[in-house]
Amino acid sequence: MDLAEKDQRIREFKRGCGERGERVTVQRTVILETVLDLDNHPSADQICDAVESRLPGIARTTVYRTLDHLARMGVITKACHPGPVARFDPRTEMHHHLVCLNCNDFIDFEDDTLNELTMPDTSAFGFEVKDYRVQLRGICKTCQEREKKEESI
Amino acid sequence: MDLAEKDQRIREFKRGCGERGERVTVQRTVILETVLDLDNHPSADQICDAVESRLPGIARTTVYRTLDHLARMGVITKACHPGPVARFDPRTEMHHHLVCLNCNDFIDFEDDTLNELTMPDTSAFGFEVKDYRVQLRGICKTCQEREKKEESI
DNA sequence: TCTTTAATGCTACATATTAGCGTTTAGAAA
DNA sequence: TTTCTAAACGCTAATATGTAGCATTAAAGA
Repeated sequence: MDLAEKDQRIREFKRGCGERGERVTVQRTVILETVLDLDNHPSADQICDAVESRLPGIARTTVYRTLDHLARMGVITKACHPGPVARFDPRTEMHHHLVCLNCNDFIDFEDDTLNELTMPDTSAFGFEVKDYRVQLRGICKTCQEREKKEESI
Repeated sequence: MDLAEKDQRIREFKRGCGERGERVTVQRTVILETVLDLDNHPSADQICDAVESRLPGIARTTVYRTLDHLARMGVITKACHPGPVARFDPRTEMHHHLVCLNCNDFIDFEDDTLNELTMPDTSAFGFEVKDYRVQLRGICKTCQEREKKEESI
């Protein structure tokens, strides 16, 4: 993510903390910066590793707690995916995903048409929709190639 | 799920096993039946509990392995959601989800318009799309009510 | 019925996440 | 700036959750 946007997001985070009477700590700030530098929907574990190199000795628990906190604030998001490990996404703006049904990997996907769906009525559920994501489910390139190889054996 | 559909799905499973040279075992069949009887996107753990009562002494490992197997066959699906635990979905046909950004719960949602999106071109990724799901992200009724209560304190 | 080997169940392990609690420190107040 | 206080941190330990390896069992074709 470019510097200007990072800065913007960090400011947003600090403002959010202020509004909620929560504290801006070194740990929180560094963790946020780290997530913003990662892509490919890092897991908490991957984020821990990356943070550790910037803030040696940071407690794992803190990273978990903070990620959850940032997600609740909406400064980052939790990614929706089929795997067994929570993954995070620095991107908060509208975008979509290709989800591989074989290896569970998922890839960012941009499409203007998908960005402009008219939202259906969810009032029957008392559910307040904020935004949406489309997941295109299928088989990724790597898995297709592996399947072909296995067939040819 | 009604009996006719369950039967249909179990037949589909047996056929699938035959085609792939895999075995139809009591465990697999009961696990599938169990998942088809559950809704609300059960976790492996919840499925274990439910299966245990039908097939006492079944190994946890078997349930995990079988769920993965069934998902790979496409007889059930893995649900895409923001939580840290794998969850499964007996439903394989097109439908969508309301995802609560606060409590991570997700709710089935039907909408004809959402069912008829034209799929964008994913060939640049070498990705073969099979179907898609739309996730409407927001705040569920329960969480809205809790927020209101907390504000009024 | 016999045979083969995929699938199960067991044990142990690896990974992921959360809880409880004493200590530190951000940020408001003096 | 210093003081104060509770929010946040770090530690430890516990709890899920998911997987690997291997001996045993049983599905399904001969």
